[in-house]
Amino acid sequence: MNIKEVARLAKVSTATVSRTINGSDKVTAETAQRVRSAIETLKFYPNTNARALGSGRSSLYGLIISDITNPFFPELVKSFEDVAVQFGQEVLIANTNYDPHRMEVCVSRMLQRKVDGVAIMTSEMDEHLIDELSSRSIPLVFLDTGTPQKGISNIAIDYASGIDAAVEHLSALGHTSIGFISGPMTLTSARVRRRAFMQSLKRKGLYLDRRLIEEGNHRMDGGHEAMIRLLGKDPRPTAVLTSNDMTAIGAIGALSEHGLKVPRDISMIGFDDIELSAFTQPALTTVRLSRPAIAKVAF
Amino acid sequence: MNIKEVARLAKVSTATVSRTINGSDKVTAETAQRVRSAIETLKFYPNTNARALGSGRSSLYGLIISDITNPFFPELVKSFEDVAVQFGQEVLIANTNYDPHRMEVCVSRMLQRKVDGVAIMTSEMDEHLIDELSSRSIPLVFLDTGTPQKGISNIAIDYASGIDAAVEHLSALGHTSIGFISGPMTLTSARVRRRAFMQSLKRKGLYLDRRLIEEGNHRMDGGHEAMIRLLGKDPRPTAVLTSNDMTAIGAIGALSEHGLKVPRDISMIGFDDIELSAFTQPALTTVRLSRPAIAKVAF
DNA sequence: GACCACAATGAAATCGCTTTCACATTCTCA
DNA sequence: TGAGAATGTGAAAGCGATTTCATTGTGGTC
Repeated sequence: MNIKEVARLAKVSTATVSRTINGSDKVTAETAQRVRSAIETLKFYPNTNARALGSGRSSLYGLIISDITNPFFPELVKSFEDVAVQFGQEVLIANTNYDPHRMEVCVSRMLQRKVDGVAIMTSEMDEHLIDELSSRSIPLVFLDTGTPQKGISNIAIDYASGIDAAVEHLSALGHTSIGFISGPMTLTSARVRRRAFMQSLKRKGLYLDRRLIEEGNHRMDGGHEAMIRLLGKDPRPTAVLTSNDMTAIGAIGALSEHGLKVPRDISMIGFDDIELSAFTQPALTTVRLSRPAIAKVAF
Repeated sequence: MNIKEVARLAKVSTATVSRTINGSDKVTAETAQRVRSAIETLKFYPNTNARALGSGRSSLYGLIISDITNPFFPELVKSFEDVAVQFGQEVLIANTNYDPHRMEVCVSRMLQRKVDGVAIMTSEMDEHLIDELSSRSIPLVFLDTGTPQKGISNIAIDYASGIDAAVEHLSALGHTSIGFISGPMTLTSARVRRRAFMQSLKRKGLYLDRRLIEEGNHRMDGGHEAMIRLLGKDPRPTAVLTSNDMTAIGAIGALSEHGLKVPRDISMIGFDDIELSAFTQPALTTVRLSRPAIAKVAF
């Protein structure tokens, strides 16, 4: 089953079939109709490989993420795919599993499939692999890493206003001693969030006690341990902001082990608004980082 | 950059380059080495589309799931991909979003990309779309739906032994009045789990009170409402088993609204072991349904 | 009525690889 | 030593689309 058979049945040339499929305006409505019904009859599906080969365009976009089981990503993937489908394009998803070698595999997959562009949503990134892509002039977009230049975009997230809102919220509840559990300091975005927190306190005229800032790792265990360290401080913070939701969930676990309750004993605000947040008891307060919006901008 | 340039640099024919890439044994080690270093020098990546077109094999396997944001799936996707990568194959992921129309789009994507096989991991399935695939003799594998026949496999899950273990566990704790919140009765797998529960009670010699079986929908809200109905029963169950974890999480939410605690007031056991289970306070007891194992078998 | 511009269509080249088949070597064994 | 088998390599024909360029037919203009 190929375009030739369709052409034969519709009594036209393969060129006309191709034009019809691609919605060219140089085909009579009548002819197009005949072709379309032939396609229908034969249940013909054009071969994407041949299409890409012939046209040079793959209509495929790469989406590189760290790990699909990291709750931050599924919604991002879904939104990205939704936008792509809307534009008649497709998405090639690649997990790096936080592994530099796998990252290499991912990039080579993108190259082999001749993607029309790549969105790199991981936090870690290898310079030379980027070159591999950009030297072939494949458009690239990063999430909060990498520096914009010709053919390379960077989505910069306004963490500050979200964190401001969180601090404002806590401050309105009467908290003056607010702790912060950051992400790993090796991560640009984690550093940005931390700084945003500090500046926010200043702007609100709240005292910034650096001892109440602990480093986590953006995972549950890091939040757990950091919270235990915070509990040892004197005075103890009455509210804690975390760099992401997983950290907050870990921290809440630590609190509950110490017989402390949220928000009775300590207030807690997360960041990201992953779907999980709804599953903690009570539901975690969190700053929404709209993944559909990120996906849309990236696409 | 294509195979011809590699051939020229290595001073061989394109056929030999192709053979080298595909690891044919009909190439001298020496020649192969020359070709490989030419590939290296030119940073050549073979065009997958041309490969698939020429050989007729895409090395691509389709994985159709309902919704990547449904916590059951990410781990399945990841495992499937891991196995595929191990075998040098690739995975094309498609979300149906529980939407029959999107399902159609998914199938047509699979067809257009000439996948070598499709794993359908959704619970709902359209007969005629299946035909579209199987009539082109594309190997299919289902997860607990569909009937095995030539070219079509079905992974049947042994829910019974897991549910047996759960009932055993509760019974050992002294529970005799055990409730069950099922999935939607329209779903084969939900019906199977429900029946397994009833048979398990019988085998254990426990009294089966049908009023303690409520129907949910495999989502949080269904679990929530079903639990509220169970709480209205007299006598109230002292333990509840649910058809999946999301249901259990919803049920726990309902309990906590009524000032009841798990496991102090009511014991609860979920099913699936999604990663979320670890996030409830306390961690949800659940029956593990190994997604890596499913992925492996499916592949 | 002749000429031209334009619209619709078809023939054939092309995309980059795989694979068949033919060919030239080299090896094996009587 | 020579015939035949085995081995490594190359030329060229696909694979199934797209796209360029040529061709045909149509209507409009003077």
